Amino acid sequence: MANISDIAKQAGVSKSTVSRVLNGHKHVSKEKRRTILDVMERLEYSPNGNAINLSRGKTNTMGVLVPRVGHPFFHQLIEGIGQVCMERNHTLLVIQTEHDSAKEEASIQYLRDKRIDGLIIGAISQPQLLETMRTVGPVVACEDHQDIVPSLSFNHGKAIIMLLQHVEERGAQTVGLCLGNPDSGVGRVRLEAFDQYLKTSTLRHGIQWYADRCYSFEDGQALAGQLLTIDLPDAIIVGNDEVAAGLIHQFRKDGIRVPEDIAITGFDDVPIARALEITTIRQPVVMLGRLAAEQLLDDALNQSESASSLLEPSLMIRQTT
Amino acid sequence: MANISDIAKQAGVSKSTVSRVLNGHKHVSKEKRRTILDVMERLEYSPNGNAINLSRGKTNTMGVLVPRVGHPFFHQLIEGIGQVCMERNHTLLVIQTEHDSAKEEASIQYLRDKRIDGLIIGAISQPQLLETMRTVGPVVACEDHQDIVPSLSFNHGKAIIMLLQHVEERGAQTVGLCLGNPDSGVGRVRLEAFDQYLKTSTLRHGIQWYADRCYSFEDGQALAGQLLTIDLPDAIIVGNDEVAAGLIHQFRKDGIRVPEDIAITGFDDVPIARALEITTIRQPVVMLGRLAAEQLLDDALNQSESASSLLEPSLMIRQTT
DNA sequence: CTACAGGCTGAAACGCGTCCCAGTGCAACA
DNA sequence: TGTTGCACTGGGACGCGTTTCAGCCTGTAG
Repeated sequence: MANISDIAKQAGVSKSTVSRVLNGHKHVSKEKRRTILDVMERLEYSPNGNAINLSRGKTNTMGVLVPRVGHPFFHQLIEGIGQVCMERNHTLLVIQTEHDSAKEEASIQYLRDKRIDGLIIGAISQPQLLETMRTVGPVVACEDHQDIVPSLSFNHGKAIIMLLQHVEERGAQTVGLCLGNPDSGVGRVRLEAFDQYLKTSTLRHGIQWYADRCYSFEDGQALAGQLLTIDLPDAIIVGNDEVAAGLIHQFRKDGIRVPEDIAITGFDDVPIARALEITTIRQPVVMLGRLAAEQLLDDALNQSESASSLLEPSLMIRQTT
Repeated sequence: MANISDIAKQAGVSKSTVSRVLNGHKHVSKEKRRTILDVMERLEYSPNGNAINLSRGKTNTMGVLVPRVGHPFFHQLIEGIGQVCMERNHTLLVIQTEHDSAKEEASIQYLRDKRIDGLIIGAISQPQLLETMRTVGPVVACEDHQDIVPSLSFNHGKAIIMLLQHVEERGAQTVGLCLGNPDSGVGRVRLEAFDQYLKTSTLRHGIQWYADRCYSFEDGQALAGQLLTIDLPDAIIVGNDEVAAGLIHQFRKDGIRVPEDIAITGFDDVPIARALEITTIRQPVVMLGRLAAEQLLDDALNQSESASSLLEPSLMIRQTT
């Protein structure tokens, strides 16, 4: 395949001039430009991206670190990031850790490595890595790690409180909690808000009504099975709509009425929540992805330190509470 | 930041030797290896990925071309591909076209460009581009384009026939069809199978019962609104569970009974189909992603031409038919 | 008719590893 | 002791653009 020197030779000019044409610099006579363009076309020339990356010291690529692409939160996030990448002529490298901490560490390598210009953290189970990441390149987290790296996230603590207030107003006296990864930033914030709220309220919680590492519809169904063997709480706060849906689905199959016997809330307001009329927290995740990507690009461009912020959640009251 | 020459200089050896250590080649004395490793650590050396890519002429990165990451089919596909990438030490570049044909064309550039070693086509609306892509680098399609590029896909035609047979057996005499992108490979195969089946059957279809470019729950809801203004068919085949869910949800809100008044089928068997007990086609999409990625890697490695194949769908009969 | 400005162009260094080839040195074998 | 062979090492070309700097040329102002 032809390279820039071939083009230069054939066109009777130097590499510099070809490069100028390639990058739309001025100071190239129209005849030479014409000739060079012709030769390029004839030889089906295409510049080597890796050479450009090496030479320029950047790749116009951003990375995103997620545990799993299939999770509704993360694929929405990726969609938003992808939109911005497309608009701003960047590409998107997806690093799926599957909660493997070695992979999380390895992802730092891409940054150090110069294979990506910046990294968006969808979720991370080892926040201590953030410190290192930040020193290596531009990073934006979509969890709340404000003290360490620029973060853009939903106010998960507030969301939990809104849900608890809501179920309490509806008369619940006991409440359960079901989370995803309790070690993630989100998990910890949610747990803390939950504990905090209970201290100032008459709502009661018990360890038998706590579950975590629930990610899917099936996990929700399984949890329903477990809960059925004990006394149900009046309400349960579930960290993910799909899990909530599985729970509701299985409960109803087993003759438990929702919300009469147990109120259930979800998180994210994905289609399944609308289909089952699940009371949930709406979080414009695609937008979060967009904002994070934009912030990352602006940072990288301007070298400016960016502010962190918390996006406000909204409560969607439907039929399961 | 330190580069390989700095390391070589500090360690009192040549770049070659450092490179050997870097790549785990033998024929390096343990003392030198030791010294080099020490220097690397001291200088916090990290090899420049772009230099490696340029030098080796490959990037250990595969691209995946999808219209939208948020679509259930595509995010499952990406998840599977991502798993394989992780296992085999590759990275995954996501190209989200949003059905923009210019973007589809541009994606060829990444391949030609050497920024990716191979490309997986999730869906493409301009199949004529495949011809070019194939000449540029390894490609595997997850739609049926067997005649042009290696393809791995579900037998969508057969799936449509299974659904039509099923609703016919349940007594339907008229049937509607709702697709996503009618120009995609999948869309065309489905449409053709649908038309073909109707020719040999007493099932009737009418243009008023056809819709396309429906992708989301909301699109399904909107479609329900439209259908309500005309006579309903006995059954409708919907190309996507989320759309089917929206349709069912809206119909039920408006007092239309499913399946009594209208039978509805979906596609993909995602959680929402289980939640609403939608009769659908199960397609192990994550597995498809894995297979496609593995095939691509094996191709790229062995330069071998790979076979295409059609994966068998299975019909999940539930409550909406 | 100078002089200076500004447009145009090329040489060469640079970014950074990889890898082939040509040794060097020492040990084992004849 | 001479030969063969293998472990180890370095030199330098190569992959391919980008960019800086110097220099040439032409037009215009003085």
